[in-house]
Amino acid sequence: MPFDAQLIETPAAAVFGDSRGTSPFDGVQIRYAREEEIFGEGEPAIYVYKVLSGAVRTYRILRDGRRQIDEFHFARGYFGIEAGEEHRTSAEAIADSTVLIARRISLAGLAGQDNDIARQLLKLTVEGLQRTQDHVVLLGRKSACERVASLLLDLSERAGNPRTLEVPMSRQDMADYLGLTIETVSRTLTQLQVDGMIYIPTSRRIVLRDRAALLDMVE
Amino acid sequence: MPFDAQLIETPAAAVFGDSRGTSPFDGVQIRYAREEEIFGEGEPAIYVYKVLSGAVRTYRILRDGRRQIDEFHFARGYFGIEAGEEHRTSAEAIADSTVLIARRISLAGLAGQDNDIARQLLKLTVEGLQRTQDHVVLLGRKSACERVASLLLDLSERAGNPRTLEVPMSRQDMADYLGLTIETVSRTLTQLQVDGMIYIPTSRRIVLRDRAALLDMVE
DNA sequence: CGTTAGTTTGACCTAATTCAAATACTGTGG
DNA sequence: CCACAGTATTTGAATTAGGTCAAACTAACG
Repeated sequence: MPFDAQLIETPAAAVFGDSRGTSPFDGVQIRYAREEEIFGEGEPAIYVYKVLSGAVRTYRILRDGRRQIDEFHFARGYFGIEAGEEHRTSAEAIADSTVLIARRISLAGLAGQDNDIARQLLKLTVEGLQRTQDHVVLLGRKSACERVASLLLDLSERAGNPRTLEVPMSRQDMADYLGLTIETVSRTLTQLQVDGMIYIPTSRRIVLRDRAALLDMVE
Repeated sequence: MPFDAQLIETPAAAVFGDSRGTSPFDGVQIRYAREEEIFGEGEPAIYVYKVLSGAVRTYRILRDGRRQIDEFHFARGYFGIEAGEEHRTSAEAIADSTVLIARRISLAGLAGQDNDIARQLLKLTVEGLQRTQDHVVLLGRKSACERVASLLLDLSERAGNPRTLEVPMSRQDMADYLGLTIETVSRTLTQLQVDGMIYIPTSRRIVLRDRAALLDMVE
């Protein structure tokens, strides 16, 4: 069995959460500047992370430099929870960000605990899996236009459905999340604006003028 | 919180596994014929599943019929483990298959258990997440040729690295897993054969003639 | 303000799709 | 065991969505 004693990372929700402290490293708060690396692919996974403010991207890079962004993480989101001993992705701050860091707990450590911790960790992992499954459908079967619309709606939803999105990531980040190029993302946004579905007062601010039409487009 | 009491499905490994029976429904064995549906998207997730023999696909369908296969499941693989009350994917037998079925256990049921069960379930979920993350990179950033080579190597690895693959799925299944069309899959396979990397004695049998070259291609 | 990086737009190109047809397989009934 | 019908696969030709390369524009920052 490839997974064993050290299978499980710190159960972030439990550790970060309420009153239940389990290690001297609980809840160390760290600030990262825009574009700063938080951890790199292949590094030992010593900590788990929770975004307090700002935004983080996790991604993987192919040999020749192609980048695929796995997920964007915003306030209250967890990242860096790995199965094995190493991080399988890299993580960087998209904007200046505050991140809560806790030392992971090994499975051995977990064993003696209230299994609420395992349940919390499972919940986080399952949520991540479901988001990733949606991402697979987007990348495998959606057009550029549908992909961009999906992202805009997702960003809006995660921010509490504001009509005006403050977009923290660059066009390149969007492209690398959506499996497109920066030019296609830009052209598609322009087209959505021409069609009256969105309005782009500045490149980092996007107004969803017709949410119904956008929703209709993403399925 | 969207997830709660019924968050967790039957911990399949524990229920299916060794000696630990927890419900009268443990380990019911069912045969499915080729192309038979096992469950449908949106149906209540009452059971969890383990492949004993054969092959299963889980997939999602967009409004207009586009299909994205999420994952192929072979002997010893688990599927149908969901977070919520409903299946988020559909599942069908690719070939005649035997499947072990167990009633899921709610979180409430899990709470009283040895938390080994939660750990097993977490392990399964994490493995699934990692596979799905690889799938995201494949769909987002790899060429048709790289995608096909990745699939062949993955199938081989999961079967214990045989040189000759007995491929249970159709070209259409491959296409819907790889985010390509059936024609592109076929052409790409032909090209890999022309290049000497594989040999295709029959459409459902593929010999990996140059594993190193294939590996080199997928990164 | 000028420099630099990020974004948009334009023109052209190509990988993959689409549409269409040929070929090869599978299973069934005679 | 063979012929046939139906399905799956392969191949071909034409099209296109999205990519590439290049230049113009815009905005942030020292």
